[in-house]
Amino acid sequence: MGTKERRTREKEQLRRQILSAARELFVNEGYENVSMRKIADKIEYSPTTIYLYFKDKADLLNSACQETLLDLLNTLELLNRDKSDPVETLRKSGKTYVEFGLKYPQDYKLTFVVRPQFQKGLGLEEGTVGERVFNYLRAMVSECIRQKAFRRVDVDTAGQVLWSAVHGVTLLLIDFSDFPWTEKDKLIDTVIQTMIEGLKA
Amino acid sequence: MGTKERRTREKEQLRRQILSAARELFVNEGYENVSMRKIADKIEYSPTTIYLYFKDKADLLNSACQETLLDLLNTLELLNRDKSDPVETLRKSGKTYVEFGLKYPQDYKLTFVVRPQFQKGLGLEEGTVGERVFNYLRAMVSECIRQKAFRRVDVDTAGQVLWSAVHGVTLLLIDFSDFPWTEKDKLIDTVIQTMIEGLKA
DNA sequence: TGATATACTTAACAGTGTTAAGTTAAATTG
DNA sequence: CAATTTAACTTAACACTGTTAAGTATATCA
Repeated sequence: MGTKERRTREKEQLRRQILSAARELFVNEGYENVSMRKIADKIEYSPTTIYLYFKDKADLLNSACQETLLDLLNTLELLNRDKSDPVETLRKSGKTYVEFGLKYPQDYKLTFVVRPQFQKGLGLEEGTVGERVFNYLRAMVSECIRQKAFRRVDVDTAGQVLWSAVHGVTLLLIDFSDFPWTEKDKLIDTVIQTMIEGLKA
Repeated sequence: MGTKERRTREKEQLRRQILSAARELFVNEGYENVSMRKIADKIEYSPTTIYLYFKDKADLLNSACQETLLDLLNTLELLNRDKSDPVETLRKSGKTYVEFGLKYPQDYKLTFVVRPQFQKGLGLEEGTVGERVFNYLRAMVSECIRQKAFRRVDVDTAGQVLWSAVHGVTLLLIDFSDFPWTEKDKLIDTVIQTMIEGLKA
């Protein structure tokens, strides 16, 4: 009597199919420019079918962003954290964060700019992926202080300061891509380096 | 024969009326949630009249953002720049920048996040208000280096680094307003302070 | 006064997110 | 196996969106 299980499996599969199509369209064409009908066309179902799997368009956005955050977290955790040099690890992580944002600019903006506008107050609560990303950052800062590489600043504040810097440079590079920036990698490195210097003893 | 002049004056007046209504609606309800019909209702004209004064909705957005940038520039220039202590001036300017963003969050996002999405590559070219804002920043950095308060970094890079930091913290505070941030003013001050420390000798 | 240009409006098009009602096919039951 | 219930999906519609083409007054000018 595996029929029921097969059904739920098929449902789950369609759900993933919808989400995957939506995510791809969001990323390539921008959230605002993607209609439910476009998504429906892509998966060859009627537009209303989507509503059997997702509450509304914002729900699709939310689910897509969760995926993005998970990607980011996985990317960060791939870094072989060198416990003996936490500052270097922090630098690499910052660089990886910015590069992730630049590699998937639409995902990044969707997650960190567009979604908060539509879903006030979501994405960083306890237990969410977003919280885990922030915890990752905090752990690194903590280690830097413990090893006295940084002066005794408040861990939370320092983490938020670092996040501000990488978030800022990521968004500027995405949004004003034709501004005559300093060479991109130099700018990113200098942002991170300057923050680190500022946090040292 | 002042009739012609009166007409152009009246036209200009209506143009300003439309822009003012649009800006207010954009700021209060968000660009996406404002329809041409809403704007038309507010000024008690038909929706199509707007198209006699502005090319399209994005043109309205653009014009509104120009006003915002001008406001920001004026606010910054109100600071009594103390030539003898350029670092302090820089700190005050950074603070003022962030506070401007937090005071008019919708304006800020409209100008620095939403508009670039709709009008790729506008707002910072030569002769624009945006360029003047950035020049203001660069002049301050330049003075810090000249007085040897900062080490000899590239002026452009340093300016962009500073901008990244204040832009980042402004957006984070706007977008994740219910995140358990460090006390707001402390966070802002620390962001700016850390950057400055990092740029010192 | 009659022609012309200006300012504005009406009506319409093709699209949007979303919902209620209807349909078809599969699973369950007697 | 036949009847019924249930699940999955679709059709049609609503109220909205930005934008355009065509039409209508009204004020200006000859």
